[in-house]
Amino acid sequence: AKPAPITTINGTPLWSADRIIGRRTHRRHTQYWIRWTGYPDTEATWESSRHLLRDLGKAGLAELVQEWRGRPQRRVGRAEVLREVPREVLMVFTAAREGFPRDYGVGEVEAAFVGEEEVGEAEEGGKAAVMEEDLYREIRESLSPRNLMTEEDELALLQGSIFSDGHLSAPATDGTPTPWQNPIASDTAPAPAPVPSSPAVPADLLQSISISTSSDINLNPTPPAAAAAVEKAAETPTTTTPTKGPPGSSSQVGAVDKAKAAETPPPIPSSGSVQVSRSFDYGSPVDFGALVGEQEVLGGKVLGEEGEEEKEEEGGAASFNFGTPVDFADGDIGMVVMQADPVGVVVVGEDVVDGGVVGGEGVPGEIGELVGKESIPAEEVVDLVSEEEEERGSTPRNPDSSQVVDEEAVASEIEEGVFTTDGDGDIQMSQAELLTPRKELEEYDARIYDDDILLEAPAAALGSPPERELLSEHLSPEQHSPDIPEPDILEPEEEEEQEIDVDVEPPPPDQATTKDAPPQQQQPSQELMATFLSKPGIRSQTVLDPNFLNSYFSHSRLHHLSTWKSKIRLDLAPHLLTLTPQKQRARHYILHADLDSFFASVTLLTRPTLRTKPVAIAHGAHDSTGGSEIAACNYPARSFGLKAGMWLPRAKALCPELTVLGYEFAKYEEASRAFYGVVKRVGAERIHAGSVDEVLLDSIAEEEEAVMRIAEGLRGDVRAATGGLEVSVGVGGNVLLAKLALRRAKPAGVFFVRAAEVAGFMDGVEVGELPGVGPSVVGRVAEAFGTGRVAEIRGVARERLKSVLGEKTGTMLFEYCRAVDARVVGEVAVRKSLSVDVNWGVRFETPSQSEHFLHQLSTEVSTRLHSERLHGRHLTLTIKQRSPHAPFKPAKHLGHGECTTLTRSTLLPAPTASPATIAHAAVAMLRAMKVPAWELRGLGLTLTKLQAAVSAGAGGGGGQGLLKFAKAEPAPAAEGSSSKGEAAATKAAANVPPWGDRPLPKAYSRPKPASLLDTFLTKPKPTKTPTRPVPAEPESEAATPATQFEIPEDIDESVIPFLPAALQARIREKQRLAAQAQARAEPEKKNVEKEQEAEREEDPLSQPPNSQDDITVWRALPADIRALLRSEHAAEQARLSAASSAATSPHKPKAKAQERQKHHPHHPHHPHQNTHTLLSIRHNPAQPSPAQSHTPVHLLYCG
DNA sequence: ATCCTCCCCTAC
DNA sequence: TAAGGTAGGGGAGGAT
Repeated sequence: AKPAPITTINGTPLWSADRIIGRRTHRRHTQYWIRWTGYPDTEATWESSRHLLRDLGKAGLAELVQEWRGRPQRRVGRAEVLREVPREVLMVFTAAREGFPRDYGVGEVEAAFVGEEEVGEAEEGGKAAVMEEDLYREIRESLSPRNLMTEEDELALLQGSIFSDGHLSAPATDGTPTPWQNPIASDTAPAPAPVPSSPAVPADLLQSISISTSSDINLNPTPPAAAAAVEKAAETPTTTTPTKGPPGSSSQVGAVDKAKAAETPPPIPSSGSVQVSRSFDYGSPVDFGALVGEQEVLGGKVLGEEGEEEKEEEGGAASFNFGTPVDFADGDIGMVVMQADPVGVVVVGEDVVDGGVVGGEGVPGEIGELVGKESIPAEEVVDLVSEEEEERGSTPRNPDSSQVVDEEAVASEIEEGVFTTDGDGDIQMSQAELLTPRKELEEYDARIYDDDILLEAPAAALGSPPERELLSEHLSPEQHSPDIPEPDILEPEEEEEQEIDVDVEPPPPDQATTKDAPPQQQQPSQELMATFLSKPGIRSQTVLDPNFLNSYFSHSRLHHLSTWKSKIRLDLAPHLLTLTPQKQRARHYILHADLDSFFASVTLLTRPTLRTKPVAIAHGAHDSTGGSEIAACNYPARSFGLKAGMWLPRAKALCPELTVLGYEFAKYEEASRAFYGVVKRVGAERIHAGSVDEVLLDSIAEEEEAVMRIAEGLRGDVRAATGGLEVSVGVGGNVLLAKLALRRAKPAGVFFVRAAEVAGFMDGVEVGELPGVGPSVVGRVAEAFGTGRVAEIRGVARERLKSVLGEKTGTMLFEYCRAVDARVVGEVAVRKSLSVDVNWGVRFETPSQSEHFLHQLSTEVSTRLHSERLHGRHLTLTIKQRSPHAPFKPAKHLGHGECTTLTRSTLLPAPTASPATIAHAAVAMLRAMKVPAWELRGLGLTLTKLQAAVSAGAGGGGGQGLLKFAKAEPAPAAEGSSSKGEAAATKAAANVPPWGDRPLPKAYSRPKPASLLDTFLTKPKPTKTPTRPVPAEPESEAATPATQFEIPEDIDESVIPFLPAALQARIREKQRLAAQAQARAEPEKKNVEKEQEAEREEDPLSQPPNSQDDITVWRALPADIRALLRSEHAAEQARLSAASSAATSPHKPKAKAQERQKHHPHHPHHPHQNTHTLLSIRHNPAQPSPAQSHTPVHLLYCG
């Protein structure tokens, strides 16, 4: 497709890239549409960014891209948009892509055909068909940039008149035939001879022609039938009247419209707009209505009056027509291309081809390509339309040749970090949704890890079954639903397993087995499980052991990590109370301190001789064959390439002299306590406990020298307090910089990013180092922009980032690349969820075993709820189910292996902590999920919608009449921005905090719409008059955000005697503790400076943060609650001030949103807009932002 | 539009 | 033997 070279040098042809006129993502690689100097647009070709980078150099490509992005006409390039993909071809093209034979899961159907209904609801075994190859080829041909529509055709297309007589060229205003024809509807559609020797689609995948105007779907893969179908399609007028919709049920849409079309002469459809809600009518371009994902399209508006009228008339807010140009909020113009339940909108001409499958995430795709998980068919098909192929002379690729290429692709993707390994031999996709069948195969093959090969790798055991078999298995995971027998391929494996691995009789099925599993349900995998569990010593390691939970958690490093974190935060709360509120500062220095290789260092304290030798901490320390995970390793070990998370056998391979030591959890905790003891004394104004071994400190000093002194002092003090542990400290002007600096500080050092050095510092950062940027984001960034360097990503427009990564993440990355980070160190004290998960050792033979374990989990949840005096209303069950093709025995001993994770949730009738209630609901959900017990590999319970357990006596709804707590009026809705929420925000913004105008930092975490503070602010004064019992209604439940504290003002003292004794005791105890806490807090006040002491009069200790709130209520609160409230208030204030400063400071996200509003006032705001912020801007316009004073922010942003 | 569910991702 | 927990942000898409 590339034009002849403009010149040759030494026989090497040379072209000159004039400019970029388009961009797309093709097979996960960015390609640019290059217009060549001296050649017309029609000779433009797609070139991969990598090639361009190679040939043009970074600067050269950047220049082109910059020029392209800055070119205004691109933004309004409707003609360009339409030229790129002719509407009709696109439809067929899409059909071809989607018609790939495969199973469809529920709610996951992409295509419907003429006469087929309910596109979004077809279930498994949904109709699938593939276009005949020659037709396919023709379409592909027509997609070549050389075969573009004329301007007239484009206009006609826009006007909806183009299909009036069934093919595209007829209505062209100048009579000039278009260079391509509608392959479906055209009565002159050629019938190119198939090329059997080089099938465009693998023969076994190419089954039939699906384009038909009859209501009979032809799924019979016989070429004659296919040809007949094409013929028939050609004979039938494909235009419909601009009817307002189907007169019958929506399921009749296709047929009805077809009938109408047949009897109605083909006048110009005024808009080509047949409203087909939820139904597609394939095979008739005009009928091809499309639902457009609301979010995408509501971000813009439909161009053209008729389309809008149609929409109004139908009342279908989300219905737009195929081909409808859409004006997007950011100025792009796109076109509705495809929408079914799982597929989003393809915005033609813009590389955003976002959408998503149910339960999946959209990935950028080619035009016409289905996007999202499992939506990209076999790569062979993708290859068919590959531009690369066109460059090579349009030789269709057969499966074999494509395999070669695919391996290259995989290799390059591994290189680019799309794949990661997790150290234990599993290859993990950083983006599961990008997993193509071919890559799944790769992953599958990579699972051959140990001698237990028959269990590990059935493929190997069977002598490499045909790829096709595997591929088809991979293509249709849904096929292996619980009720469907295991795929054949697994059976030999299982037989082998029993023969070889088992020398005892399988145990007789226990009663539960007999009871639970009907004989016909007996599956090989169940037997396999029974056999496995009968091995000596195995059963007691699994969840079937009665003491499993205790034992498991006591050995789980991750469980300890989580537990410690919440404990530390709780313990730290009283201390935070003593910290002085932040005063306004010209400059912030954030310290991020972290103990070096914590676990390893602690252990080595008592083993000094090992310190210089490579040491790792892991389970199974004494067994060289152990397959455990390294939790930590010292720096000598790291010099061998060892890292936390690495699989132990691999580590030993890398470092044979490695010493492996076991965990000493108690010691870690002790060391952490010492560490925090020092941290509390360094004089920070704000502290955020990151984990056992990591803190963020704010506002220690204002001078660089002083900060450095403090950092070094901290290091020395920690060393002394812990008996020699090294702590590293990163210092920077904001949390981001401190965090990034910490990486450079390690080991055992301090790294200070000075304001003047920020720009250079950031240039050396990889996006993967940024907080919140993990493998998935790195992968998407690499895919979309071809780089992972912050310095280069900085050249990407904010809107581009948002379109690739989503609203929040895109904004975050944009700002982080500029060293902008508005987060402020603080504390978040309100728990929102509580969960217990087990994803190791989960092995069941029978459903009753799994249900019994759910009871144990429920009890654990209940225990933890009780310990924090919480009840929860919303229960979520999370399960892991073995992937259909995953080996029975995963790499990690008793690990979960490759799984699909499923969740189900339910709103309980009342907030509860009752194990029985929780278990009952959990069991019900588990049963409803219909996953065979022996396929389960993980179970978890999460409770949300938490609230203080003041109604503990109610016991799941009973006895409510006994409880006579005064109940708060519904506070602002916990989520979103109800009018009440706005009211609260307004109120908070309008009221000056009693301690003055000092701006307070917002919480370290992003602010939440609802908070304990909101609750307090909007709570009416307590009354002695019982209003109503604690109801279990959603509103009131939402009104009381989760907190681990009781809220005393809610308690009607007169009622306490009627409460259950246990509850009474708990309340009394709470009150006693509260009093103590208050008493404790008082003396600590004396440490503060005089000025602050004065302020203390109005401090939250004695007065509510909001002067309008009842002071008696405030004083009734225990000190810790008040600390929380103050913290919340501080967060609120910081948020308000940050938002207000955003109005004048362009580097704040909210301000950017405002600007967008200003510049595109006609565009609706993004749905995620935070109304609180908007309100607060109005009410608090002059609040300075602490973050604004961060020098680096200005430096980078302005630079 | 907004809420809710069901995910996925990230961090420690 | 090994012990892949847990909280919270965020996004997509359906229901209302």
